[in-house]
Amino acid sequence: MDAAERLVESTRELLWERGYTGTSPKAIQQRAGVGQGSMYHHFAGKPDLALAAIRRTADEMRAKAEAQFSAPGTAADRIAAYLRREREVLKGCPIGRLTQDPDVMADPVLRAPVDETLAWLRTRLAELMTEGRERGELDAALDPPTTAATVVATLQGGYVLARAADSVHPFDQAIAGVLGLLAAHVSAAPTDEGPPVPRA
Amino acid sequence: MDAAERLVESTRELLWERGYTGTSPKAIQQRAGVGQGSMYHHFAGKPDLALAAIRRTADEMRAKAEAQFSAPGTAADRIAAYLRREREVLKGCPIGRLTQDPDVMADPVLRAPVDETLAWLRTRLAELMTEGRERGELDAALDPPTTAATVVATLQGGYVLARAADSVHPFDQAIAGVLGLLAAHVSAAPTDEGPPVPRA
DNA sequence: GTCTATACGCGGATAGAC
DNA sequence: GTCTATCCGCGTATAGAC
Repeated sequence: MDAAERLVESTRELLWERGYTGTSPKAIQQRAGVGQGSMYHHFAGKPDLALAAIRRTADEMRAKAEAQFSAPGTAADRIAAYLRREREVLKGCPIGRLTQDPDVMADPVLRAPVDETLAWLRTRLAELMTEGRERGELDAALDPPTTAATVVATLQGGYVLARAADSVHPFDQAIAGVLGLLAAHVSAAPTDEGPPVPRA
Repeated sequence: MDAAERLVESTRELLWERGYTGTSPKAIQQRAGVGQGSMYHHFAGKPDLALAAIRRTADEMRAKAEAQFSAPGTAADRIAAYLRREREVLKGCPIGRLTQDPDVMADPVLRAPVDETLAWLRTRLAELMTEGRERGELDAALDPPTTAATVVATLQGGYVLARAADSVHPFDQAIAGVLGLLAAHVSAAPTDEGPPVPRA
């Protein structure tokens, strides 16, 4: 791995752990094992490096989500699988956390990938829900755009609760809670299981 | 208002706007219109001042929430009223945002009020739901602890989505979404309205 | 491409005068 | 109680040698 690559990876880690304001060029260089001069040769400065790091993290996050969304199964199954996917809960969402960084939000270039990623997630979930409704897998009373926003918000808020409590438990509860609420809108017809059971 | 008071208020504002790492003693002093010496006379340093600010914000937040929770009306009404209450959405949650501040989370003293506030909120909402179930206002299938976590997470995550989009719209959608999901569990019996209508 | 040197203001405080 | 002076290291680069 060359210097530029190590710099981007170190920046990604530090942005996740400490945010933009809390991350200094010096810390990035040290973690990457790269000198001052080298960093400024490859990147114009902290914002430039942060942009590369944020873009990569955003791309990765979309790819991981899309893998769940385009898997086989009913819409409800895929949404549930996405919600239950393994996550580094206590570290929080590497994209969502940037939302609290005033210097990131103040810079349209840095903000764009954050905005786009979260907007894409909502859109994609709403599409899945619409698809599920059309196939009769989901109750017609379920409103895709608002419900999709709720699902993404539950994830983002779940991270907040987990970090506050220093425990994954509230995150798991929040997920179990939405899944329970959504279950009331899943048509039991196509499956041969019993009625939905209340989950922990 | 004396110097100590102005310092605490300025700190509250800055913690909300810029977080702990992004807030310097100098910035606090300038906003408060107070000199260096005065600040260090009244407070031991940045963490001490932050503690006073965080505690006050936490107390205020609980008081505002409790005002909704203990109002007259059914449990569902009070939960809905709490969710729909006016908020400075684009500024985010002054308590929830601290969750992203590594220096706050690393200090047990600073972290405690954040943890307690969010834990209290979940507990209180779960109590309301239990009460509603016992009175037959809410469906017995609704699980109070997990659903309460979902409700708080939706709020916290709604702030994240709104800040990312620089628009209150996704926040409003997320709230509308949970309210829609919860509506399926509200017993229609005691009211004389028609069946729940899908909301925007 | 990478290193070392240099710069200048800020972050976060302490000391002592008034 | 509040002010001014002083401190030291960090944040965020730029310059120029190798």
